Amino acid sequence: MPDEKEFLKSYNIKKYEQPSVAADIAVFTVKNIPDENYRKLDGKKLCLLMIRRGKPPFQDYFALPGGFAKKDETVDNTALRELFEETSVENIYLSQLKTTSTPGRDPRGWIISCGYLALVDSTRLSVKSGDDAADARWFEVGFTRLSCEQLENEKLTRYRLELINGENRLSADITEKISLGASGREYSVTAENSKGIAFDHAEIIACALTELRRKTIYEGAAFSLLPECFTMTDLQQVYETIMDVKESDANFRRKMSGFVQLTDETQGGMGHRPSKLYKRNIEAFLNI
Amino acid sequence: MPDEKEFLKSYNIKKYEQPSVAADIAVFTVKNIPDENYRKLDGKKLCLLMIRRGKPPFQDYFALPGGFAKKDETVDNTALRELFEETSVENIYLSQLKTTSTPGRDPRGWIISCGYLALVDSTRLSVKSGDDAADARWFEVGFTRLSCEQLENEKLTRYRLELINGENRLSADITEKISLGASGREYSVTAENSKGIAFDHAEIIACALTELRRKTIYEGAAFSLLPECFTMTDLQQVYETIMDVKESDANFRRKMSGFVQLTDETQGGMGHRPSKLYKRNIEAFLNI
DNA sequence: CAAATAGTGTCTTTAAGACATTATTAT
DNA sequence: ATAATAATGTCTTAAAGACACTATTTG
Repeated sequence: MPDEKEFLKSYNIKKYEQPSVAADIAVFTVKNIPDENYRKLDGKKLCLLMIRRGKPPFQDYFALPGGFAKKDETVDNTALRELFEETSVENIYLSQLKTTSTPGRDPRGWIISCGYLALVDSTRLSVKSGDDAADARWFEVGFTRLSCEQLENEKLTRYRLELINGENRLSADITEKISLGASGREYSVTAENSKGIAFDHAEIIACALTELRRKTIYEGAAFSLLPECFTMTDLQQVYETIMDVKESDANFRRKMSGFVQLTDETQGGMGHRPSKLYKRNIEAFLNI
Repeated sequence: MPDEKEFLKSYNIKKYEQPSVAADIAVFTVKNIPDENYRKLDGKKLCLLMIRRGKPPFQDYFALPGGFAKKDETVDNTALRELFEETSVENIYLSQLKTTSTPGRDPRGWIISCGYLALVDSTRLSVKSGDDAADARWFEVGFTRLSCEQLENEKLTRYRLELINGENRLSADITEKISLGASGREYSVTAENSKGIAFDHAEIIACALTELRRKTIYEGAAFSLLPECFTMTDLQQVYETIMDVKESDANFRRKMSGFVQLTDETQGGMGHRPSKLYKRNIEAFLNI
């Protein structure tokens, strides 16, 4: 195509103003919370990685890890690259959330953000990452439903987002709106009174939590937060922490039975009956 | 924050190379296909809007409608704006698909594409749109599953994408890959042998079709392709066209009974029992 | 009446939830 | 023995699928 070559030579993409594109990643992990009673099981907490900003804008606020996309890489790659720098974990689970581009969302200028959800098994995190002198910290996540208001054509659900790491307490009020117009079912999330959270990241976090819950129900995301071998109680605890519900043991085991496979190993040494270790049933996952 | 003002003044976002960002929209509608037999019902076909490119690159190929994001608008807005120009329909159903940024995907340079899924009830389309002398055309969509290969840790499903508008026949071979690594369940779509379809748009279309099917199952997307009032048979035909399956009448009605509401009106005048008209049950949709 | 679509009823299978019960371990 | 968790069993309810049947209209 000689015409095409000719055309491209004279084509100047720079004549229009261009945005910067960033990847912003909500990385979750589930950490064990030890119990003093030797007989009792550890608890579990959902945690989110946040980074203290060292310079303006939003200096000293906490932001999601992320960075600008470079030419000659995909934005997915930007996310993986930034993530590796922060957590030293490779082969991390990553999936796209929505792309946010509200004018004015970043005071530095026109910056479009691709949101990502990442899940890491906490046993794969080196002790130091997100815990050393650096400014990356794991925050315990609270995402409680406060109220639900059903109007004529829309439903408003309010949540309280709380992120806690020792002294540092971040928070925001989240409103999830489901509305039904002539054209169909619309879904939107907004954040207000964002405290200590930089940019519109509270909104992206809320979006990530909603997606994490959806993926937990429909795509077995809980398994991405566990090591290869796990007990049924581990799985149930992770499920319950993410979903913020309590399940009946018997029913939960039945519900999951198709997605797991018994191994030969067991986990004992605690003042009670030892538990069998399971791993994922690959076949089942491929056919979800 | 005087520091922040100071900082922003000296901040030059332009010192790094920047991409262009485009919205590419897969707009679907379901068209009636009349039957000569006066007694028989019309059939239905899923259709996709494509635009013939008037200049390089990919001159004379068909591409998804779309365009570049402008400063001071969201990319969602870019999509709605471009869509209105092509179809003259406002209040269209729109939702984000994935954002694609493979290097080299556009020969003009570094262009990141935000994919969108849009659904329009065909009765709201003016006769001329996509049908006049302009280069916008509605293509009948074929998306047939050819084979499914299950390997150790991955499953490959192959589809044939065919787009037909009279003389114009576009096609591509689609491979959907679900793989299960240590980190979790990954999903990807690729297109090969793309014939007559510009850029990587075959891939975006495949992605849109998969999302449309998911939304049809879980979010009642079929209703966005129907007018406010519809018969149960309309709904079932749309469902079957999208999903490429055949449902049993009785079971389908039962399955949908919670999502619809009977109206007083009926639709008669065809050599058989007249059918009742339904509309969506708003309450049910808000609580999906 | 015949052709065609509209709409209902019943039986079976499968999954989800409530709740009670038994099993095994370290101290 | 006891405290604690692990694991199974049973009954009920709700949804999904198979399939046979009845109802209504126009030419």
